[in-house]
Amino acid sequence: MTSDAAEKPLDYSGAVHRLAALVPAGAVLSYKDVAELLGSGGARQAGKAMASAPDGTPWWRIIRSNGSMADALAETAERHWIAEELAAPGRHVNMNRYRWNPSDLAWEKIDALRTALGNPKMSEIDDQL
DNA sequence: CTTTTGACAGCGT
DNA sequence: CACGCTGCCAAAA
Repeated sequence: MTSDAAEKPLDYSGAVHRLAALVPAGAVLSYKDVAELLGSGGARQAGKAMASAPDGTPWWRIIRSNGSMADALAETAERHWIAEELAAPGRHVNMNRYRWNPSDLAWEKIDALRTALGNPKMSEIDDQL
């Protein structure tokens, strides 16, 4: 049991998966937000990474910037959104209202992910979100 | 090395 | 609101 979740080389995908796992129920992030938080890559990279997200990953909390989800997953995602009170049936998620605002502890983890990716730490994020 | 490909974003029509 | 086009950036072929 060495340490814990076996030190992965942490690829971009790995970082995306971990970040997604940090998002609590009742909150969401857009693919672009994920990329911004990690300090590199783009929305498409985040999406590609999510396509290979491991079981247990709350993928429905990572959505499009317009509050929708890819067609193939829209139905399942909506079910979760309703369960978490993120949206009403037939409605998209209101990003402005439910965008995740990381806790101080979460910021530390995010910072660690940025560092692991070889990106500059977020010294003073201020408010890019 | 070049080209293709995406669970995307944003703007114009 | 529906399309279409461009930008984006890493991984895979």
